[in-house]
Amino acid sequence: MISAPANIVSARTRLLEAARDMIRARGFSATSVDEICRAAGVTKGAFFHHFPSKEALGVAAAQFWTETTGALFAAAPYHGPADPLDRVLAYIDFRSLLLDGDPAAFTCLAGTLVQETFGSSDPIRAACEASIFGHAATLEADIALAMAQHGVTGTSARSLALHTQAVLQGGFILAKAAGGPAIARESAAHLRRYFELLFNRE
Amino acid sequence: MISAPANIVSARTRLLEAARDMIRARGFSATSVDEICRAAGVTKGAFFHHFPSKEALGVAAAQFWTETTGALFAAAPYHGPADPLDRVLAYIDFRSLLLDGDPAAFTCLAGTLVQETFGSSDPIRAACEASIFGHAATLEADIALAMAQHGVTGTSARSLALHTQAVLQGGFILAKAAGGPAIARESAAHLRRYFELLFNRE
DNA sequence: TGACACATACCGACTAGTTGGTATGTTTTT
DNA sequence: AAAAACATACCAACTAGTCGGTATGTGTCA
Repeated sequence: MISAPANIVSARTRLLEAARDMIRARGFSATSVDEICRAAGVTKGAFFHHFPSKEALGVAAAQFWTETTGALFAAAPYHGPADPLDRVLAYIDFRSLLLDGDPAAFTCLAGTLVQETFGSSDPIRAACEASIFGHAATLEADIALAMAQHGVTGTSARSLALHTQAVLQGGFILAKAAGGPAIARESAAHLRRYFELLFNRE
Repeated sequence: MISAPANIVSARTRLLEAARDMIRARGFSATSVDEICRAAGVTKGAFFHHFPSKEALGVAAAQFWTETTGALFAAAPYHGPADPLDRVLAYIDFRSLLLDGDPAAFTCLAGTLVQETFGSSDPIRAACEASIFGHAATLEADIALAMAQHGVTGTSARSLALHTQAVLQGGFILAKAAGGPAIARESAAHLRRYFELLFNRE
């Protein structure tokens, strides 16, 4: 069983990459199937060979986003520190480092997509929920360890993990409104300070 | 010179209200001019009499949002407490109280709108920026007073005010993804705790 | 008072182009 | 040979926006 050669990207993947880039820049509704095909260098017949509908592409794009970002964060350097709280703070610093350049390049596909589709497509909404909440879940173990170690109570690791995502998603919106990532980085700094205060880290 | 009677809402206002509701539920691109007209009980000719383009309606809708929410927050009870920090905490509690029911009913028009349009329409983007940043500015005075009173340094009132907006906007996205406001309220609670810790409020 | 000029608000049929999706092929791979 | 991966041509519905026309004022001047 041999999969596609690494240097030749399949039409399906090219469509998903084009959709990912265009949806982040313009949103889902404003991105037409024809434009995605043109950007991917693929005909419409091929599009509907791989995806039964535009909605199905939306679901697949969210899942593709989950996979690619999952691999990125799994390989990221913030897992290095021995202390769990240090790992959580390193995660925030890593996310802050990514906030650079054009908002369309650093913002979250799932967050953008769910804003438009939460009321009109439950399959897309569910795929975005899985992406955001699934990523938050990867932080829970370290947060739980840090909470036990520092005796933090009054909340849960899950709640704190989801709060980090809320701060980041909100930063994306402010960055889009302001036309640059500076405010999003400030918000990430406030999130870091919250963790430092909550965990008594000087 | 007599203006329109208070009980008869003008066609222009009905269009803006319909647009506000539909954009919050489905997004800007997915909302057609025809649908807005139908919901407002107004013909297409009347629409283009009041707005030269759909983009102009987007700008007007953001400004209308700024005006109506501005009046709502100006009249809200959180300005009551004598202590500035209490007023800031009361603001967060007030925002948390609003997080109830259907996401389309409590989420921010400007945040939703700017996500889709930041790259394609600078007039709309600027109107959304003015709405979000203008609202944040109404918090700055109280935050600055509280910072001076409690000797808080290392950040600015403006930065903290914008962080509150980031947390709320991010909460909206998580609420849309999850299908309910519970997580958004938890995030608001974390924001409150951040202020309590930062200002040494037990 | 009444006639005329002008402005505002509105109507709904129409247009040029786009939309997601389909039907019917042809080529490539296994 | 057969199935998967495309390509081409096409369609009905919908898109934002236009256009000629109407109804109802409002101010001006004889």
